[in-house]
Amino acid sequence: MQTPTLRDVADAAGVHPATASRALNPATRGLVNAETARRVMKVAEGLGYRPNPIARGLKTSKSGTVGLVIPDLTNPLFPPIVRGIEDVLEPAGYSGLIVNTDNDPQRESAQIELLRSRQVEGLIVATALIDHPLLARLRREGVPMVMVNRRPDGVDLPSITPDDAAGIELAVAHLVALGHTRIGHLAGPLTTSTGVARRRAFRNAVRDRDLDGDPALVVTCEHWTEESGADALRELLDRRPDVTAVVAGNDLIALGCYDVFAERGIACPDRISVVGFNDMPFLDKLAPPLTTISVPHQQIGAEAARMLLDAIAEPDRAARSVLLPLSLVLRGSTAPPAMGA
Amino acid sequence: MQTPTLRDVADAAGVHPATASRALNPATRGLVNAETARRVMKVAEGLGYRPNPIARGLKTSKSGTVGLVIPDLTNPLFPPIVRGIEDVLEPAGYSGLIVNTDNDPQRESAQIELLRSRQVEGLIVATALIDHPLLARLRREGVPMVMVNRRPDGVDLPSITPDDAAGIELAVAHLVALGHTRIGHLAGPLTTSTGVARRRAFRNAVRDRDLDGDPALVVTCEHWTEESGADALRELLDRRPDVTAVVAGNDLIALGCYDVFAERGIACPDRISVVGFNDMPFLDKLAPPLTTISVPHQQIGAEAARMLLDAIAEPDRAARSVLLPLSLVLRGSTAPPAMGA
DNA sequence: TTGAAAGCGCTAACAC
DNA sequence: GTGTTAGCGCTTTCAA
Repeated sequence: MQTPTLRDVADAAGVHPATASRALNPATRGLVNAETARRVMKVAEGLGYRPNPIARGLKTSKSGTVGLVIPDLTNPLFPPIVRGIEDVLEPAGYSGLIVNTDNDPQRESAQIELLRSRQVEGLIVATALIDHPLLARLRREGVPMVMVNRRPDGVDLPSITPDDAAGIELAVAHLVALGHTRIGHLAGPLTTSTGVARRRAFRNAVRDRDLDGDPALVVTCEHWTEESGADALRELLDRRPDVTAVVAGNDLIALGCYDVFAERGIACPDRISVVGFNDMPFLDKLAPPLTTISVPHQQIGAEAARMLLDAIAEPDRAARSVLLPLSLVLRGSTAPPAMGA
Repeated sequence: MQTPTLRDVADAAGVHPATASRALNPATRGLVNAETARRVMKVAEGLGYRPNPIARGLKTSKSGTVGLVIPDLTNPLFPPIVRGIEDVLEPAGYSGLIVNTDNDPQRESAQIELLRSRQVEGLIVATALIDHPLLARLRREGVPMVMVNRRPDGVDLPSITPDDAAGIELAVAHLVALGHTRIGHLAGPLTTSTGVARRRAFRNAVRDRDLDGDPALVVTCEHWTEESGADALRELLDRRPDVTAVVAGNDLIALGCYDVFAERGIACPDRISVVGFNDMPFLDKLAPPLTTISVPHQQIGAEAARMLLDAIAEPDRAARSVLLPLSLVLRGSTAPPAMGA
């Protein structure tokens, strides 16, 4: 036996399919005799009827799906975000279609095309490319969209991001409280809004506190990876061997620092302190456990999904942007500077 | 302007929609005059026509989607599997719909219902619940399905799993080569096929090598978590303080051991060696870096997707099960037993 | 309150 | 080789 259709239910209940449709849909149930409605619902239940959202979608041009555009699910940053998104989407009757772009603009366009052809009702975009004509086009075409982890540059789009500036403030304040004055920053790639924002915040924090503002103390990484982080730290150490603390652009970059520490026999935190950013899983198991800025990823995802659902419901509502507060997670990779350092 | 439909293309090309359909579909393009086909395609291109898979699906009753049932995307085990799946699905024109079950049977049923109502053409199931009437029902209803990371118990279903027995063999052989004879095992929950398989493999390995076969050396964890792993190790140490090496059911359990080492001041690997299982990311940054069994997760996902696509194409093909070979990743958490231990 | 009829966008017989 | 017709399963006018 095939899975029953609305017709089957209608026939079995002795009503017209249209009536069955009305009875089964909570929104239109009021239009139908309560008694009839009850009967139809019972029959549907008995037959194991499940509405076919494809057919419904064809009629209503609503697919009940939204697209999630992320760089790479394998990056530990994203699973909690996706989870947060799904947790909100599901009760709302929506499903998420995930695509990975690997931060390749071509792939990104292609994937977004794919999602659009699949009739997604909106997009949650978490890729980090800072500039994108595609964005403007989607915007113009009226595709509901929200950005995650990045501020839309120039385009008026809702976004939900961690408060990068506040996070960096937290990190610098902590190091200063420990007594550091020569603090370096390993910035993320400046092609990403996050990299830019954190670097700016770092510079401001240093300036506000009259710390050593030598530009040599800020090194920019090519990628958000351990390798880039390691390269950057090597460069920093070559330029300013007297640096006593480092604010890493994110945890991966901080992890790269650990490699350099091992390679050069540098004691952390005795000789150099490090602060990460994001609080990926298992950082507490490192030696030393990494002090870092904790970002509520799952909450970010949930909030993004809520905003997208809002945008779908009310396309004309003004774009609202949310900055989520962060916190410092104190662990073992930070300590007062070595005496005489 | 709305997104153009097949009709628009047909009108613009001066042909009937059916002809346009044939011209646009590579499979039926042969039925149409090459010249006409070219013209239609050009017009479609020019108009930015994208076929609507919902409408197509309604007609062909193919949704182009498959369901991915996983416990929790947030568990580092799954992202690479999902990525592997997506990488195979996408070029085949399929998309994956992910649901998280949190290993809650109720939620699992509900989520599978959801997927079915979304007309998925098949299911990739990676949840670990060992016994499930649902499975048999789906099987009966002819839903193409493949299991990942678990062997279907009793049901004749394709599955793709790491070769758990071989992995445990590798771990035990390594420890024995180092000189260990009193080796403990912290087994995963016996409600999971993986937990059972690894425990059995451990016992076999111990028996085959005439090692200490004291049942007290095997402790079962309640969950695949750090906490459970820590609890289990404490129990093991209480029962057999002379144990010199531990094979953990997976990396998370091994991580729990690290906590106990810290808590009790036990030197690893000097006093106790540990081997993990899975090779999650960043294990090389631990102190000591964790020796573990590497599982090709992404490959598992890719293989699973390929098998599902096959099953969808040829529903009657016999279920094939694949065991993927594993390898030992030697790092710092294993060493010869302390002298006199 | 319910039924009839049309149609969402596409494809598959079947005819020409 | 191409057009005609019908219909996938559902919702939504419109009329009764």
